[in-house]
Amino acid sequence: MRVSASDRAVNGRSTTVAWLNRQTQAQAEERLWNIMEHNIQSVALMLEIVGALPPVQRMFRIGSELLPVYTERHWRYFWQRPDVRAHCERELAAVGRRARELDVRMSFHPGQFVCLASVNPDIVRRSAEEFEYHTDCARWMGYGSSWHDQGFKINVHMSGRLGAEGFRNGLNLLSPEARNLITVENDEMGHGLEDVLAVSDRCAVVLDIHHHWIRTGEYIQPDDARVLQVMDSWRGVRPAIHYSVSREDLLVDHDSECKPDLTQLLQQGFKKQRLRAHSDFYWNQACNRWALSFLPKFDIQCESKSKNLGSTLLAQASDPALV
DNA sequence: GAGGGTCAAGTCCGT
DNA sequence: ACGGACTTGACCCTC
Repeated sequence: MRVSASDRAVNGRSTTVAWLNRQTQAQAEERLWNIMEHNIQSVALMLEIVGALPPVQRMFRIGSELLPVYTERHWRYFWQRPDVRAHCERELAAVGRRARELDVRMSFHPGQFVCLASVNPDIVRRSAEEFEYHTDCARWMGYGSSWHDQGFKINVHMSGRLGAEGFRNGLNLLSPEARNLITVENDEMGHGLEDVLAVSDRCAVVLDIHHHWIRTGEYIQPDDARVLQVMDSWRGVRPAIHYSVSREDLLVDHDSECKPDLTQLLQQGFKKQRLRAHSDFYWNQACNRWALSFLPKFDIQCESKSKNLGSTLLAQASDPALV
């Protein structure tokens, strides 16, 4: 797909360690500076776009490549430079103020390399560092001194074989601001809803209703006791669910007015691994009605591949008056 | 300009 | 043991 100039302005830019290592130091630093300026501006622009949407859609995820190679051992020094930090502090503070003015809920979703429950202590240590990078950005934007201000969150999975106990240990390595912003999401495979609820006394829980379906075949309901426990974990802040659907090209003949039956699909030979893949759009109206039943209590964060279009169409389905 | 290979990092599943 | 998925693919380089 072609990327227009206006798309480039809202999309983040990035680079690679290999590329930076091939340049002179001055060239590499210039590139990092330019990317930093571009990416912060792109968040500011996205904020204006999202801030003009109806309230149910006023949220977005900031890419983890906002400040590339922040924790990479050869290049991290760049992000410790006082002039660089002063720039981030000034520009991101303005972004945070604007988000609060426009009532836009922002999130980070660190990569799969953040594994706070890993059996390898060095990976846990580096995961905490990577998490603190996101926390630095949040702090510059004015978040972290209180519990999920404006619904802000930095969401991770409970990655690692040590599970809930390992995750608790990982939390202890984090700064107070990080602990105010971290959320943990249930997985399809590794750690399900029961596992993340085991840390809900320390950490707000993001319920991914599609992951839970893949794992259990259950269409969990908003009045379920476990869902109430998820809500409690947010301590009064409006919680969020993640919503996605299995790829439309996989279930091409499926009735869009009928929720897929996991047991039946597995019997027909569909593999969980394939069913995990997210669709481009919210093609199943029955699933949409199910997801929208959470709307009174939860923000619904859309994980369809065509994010903005998907969420707009879903919002139209919820109430045409909203959009 | 198009298209294909590359990319810092962890974990788990399927073969 | 190893490739692939996860992941809001983007970027670089070659042709």
